[in-house]
Amino acid sequence: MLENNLKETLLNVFKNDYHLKINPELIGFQQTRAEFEGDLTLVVFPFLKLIKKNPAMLADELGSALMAQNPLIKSYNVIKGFLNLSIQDDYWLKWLADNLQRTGYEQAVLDKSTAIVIEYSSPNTNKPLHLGHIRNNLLGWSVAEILKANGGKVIKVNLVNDRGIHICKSMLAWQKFGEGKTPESTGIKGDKLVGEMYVAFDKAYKSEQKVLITKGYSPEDAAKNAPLIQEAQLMLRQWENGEQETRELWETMNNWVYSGFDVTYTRLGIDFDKIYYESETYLLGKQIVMEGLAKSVFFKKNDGSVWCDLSAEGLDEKLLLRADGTSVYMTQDIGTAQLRYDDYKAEKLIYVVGNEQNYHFDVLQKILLRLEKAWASGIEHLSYGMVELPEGKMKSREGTVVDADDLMDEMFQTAKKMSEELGKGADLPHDAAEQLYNDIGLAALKYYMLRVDPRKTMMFNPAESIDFNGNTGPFIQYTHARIKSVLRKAVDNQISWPNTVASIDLMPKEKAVITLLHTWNEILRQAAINRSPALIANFLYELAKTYNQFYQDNPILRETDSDRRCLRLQISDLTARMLKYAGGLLGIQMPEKM
RNA sequence: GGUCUCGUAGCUCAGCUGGAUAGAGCAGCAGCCUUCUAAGCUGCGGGUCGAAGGUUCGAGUCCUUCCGGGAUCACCA
Repeated sequence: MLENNLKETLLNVFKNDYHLKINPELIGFQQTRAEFEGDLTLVVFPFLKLIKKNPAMLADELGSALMAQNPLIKSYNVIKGFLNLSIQDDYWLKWLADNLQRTGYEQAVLDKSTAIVIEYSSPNTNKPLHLGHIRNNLLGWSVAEILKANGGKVIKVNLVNDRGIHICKSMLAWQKFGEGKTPESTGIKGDKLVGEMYVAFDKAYKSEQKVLITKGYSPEDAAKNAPLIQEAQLMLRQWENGEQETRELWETMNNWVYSGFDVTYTRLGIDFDKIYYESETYLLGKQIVMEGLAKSVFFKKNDGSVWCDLSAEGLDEKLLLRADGTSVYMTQDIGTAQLRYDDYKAEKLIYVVGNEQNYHFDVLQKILLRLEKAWASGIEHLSYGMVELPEGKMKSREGTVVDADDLMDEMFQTAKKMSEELGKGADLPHDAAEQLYNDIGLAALKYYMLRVDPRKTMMFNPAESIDFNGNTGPFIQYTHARIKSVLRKAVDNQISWPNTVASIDLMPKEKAVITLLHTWNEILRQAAINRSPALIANFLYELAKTYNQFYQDNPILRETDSDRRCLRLQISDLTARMLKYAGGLLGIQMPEKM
């Protein structure tokens, strides 16, 4: 690697010329800013404490020593304490040709001997997927792909929350108000139908509470004593006791939901290696809690409920089993964590879950460590920010949720409309055109969601629909399609671009594209370390923009010098490949034409 | 109230473990298609990086305090 090569030379210079052993960590090269001449910049200020000289003088000495000892350096200049190094054009030309021979742009920086399990999506079966899930799904899937691209052994898992009081609410509502409706009989997507039942429950439950309050109940008592909630609680106990009728209804309704979810996942381009169901893991959770109780890690209160006291660690007491013996969220997560570890012996268990659950995961890890599960130190909560609407957080009760399917439909329609306005895609057969609109709409959505730092709360304004111009997914796709068009024309005209290294001087915009492509490995590495697809998204945008600037100013096929024409085709080819590869890590398809 | 987190242009966001004159896109204005895809390119206007201190040769970035927004501290998941 270029920077390591220069670093080594620099270390030798320090050793031989200054008799200093410098900590390699102290040496950091950065990209030279566009307004200065050079490719890489060394900031010399950190060395001034060790070598008492003025910055400009030291920079100059280092520059001339480096140039004498490393043939990669073409020239250097010094501005204040900044040493700007220019690299030989040959280096860039050779790098370009070498990389055109690769088939993929992954790298092996992670240890393949142990697995990384990453959980994302984690839906409840009582509500359809919404905008928040979209961020979660895209983020989890993309981080998994990024880790794989760095050589990691990654297992993508989903944890379906398929049991609990909330599920019973939908079931009960279906029995009472469902009129025997099924997805088949109504044509309603399964997850949507069950979601409607959940809403129906909530509505009826609220009106029951109102009636009780007029009878003199306090709001709290009304909430507890409404017949519907008591029936739902009864149903949960029946479910936990394995009562057949309840179990059958539960299974039927959950299957409706799963087939609905599958449609959404497939359309989003999301997949999993393994799906866990809480109904299959909560018993293990209970068992572990009972073991912990036996070992006095936990304690029992007078009413029979089981708790963990974390006050010594600055947290509160945490409930693990209710007085009636039913399990809570934490119980289930203890079970699934154990099962997951047993299945894969993973060194890392990454949970892609919203930052509103920071406390929960803090507690989960502490409890598992108390239980002396050493692997729990590998638990990592990839805590992403919420998606907010202009009026604030999405609230399903207030009907301010943005439904995932609806949003994808909208993106498709917008892509179709824009393409038609621009007179594009008209020559394609119907199916291919539909596919293209879908790819473009999804690219706009995915890029929009993933370009933001995962940890930050982001804003989504449905009224100002997602852009297709500027810093967007379609812009990147367009750049790819544009390059492919040029390459096709080259082939049509029997112009080839072999992986040869000509000896020519690079022009500024040619070099700008190559040096940007050259940063890919570091970008990919940082994206993995920071678990941040946003870094890939930024790279894609920079690359597309820089290429378009190059394209605007430099003829490719009309270039008469054959060596230079070949070089420009090489640059175009590698840019297209890199756009496709890096875009793939975000789940963005790169059309050949658009 | 405790803990955590965010605050950068009218809006949405970049700004890598502190480095040169803080960057994009959108929106606004003005240009560029008889030449490789104009979903593109070029230019203009728009900022006391929430505020005040501090550390440093150097702070949007680190520390402290304050102001403002959000999350959480549930026998909901």
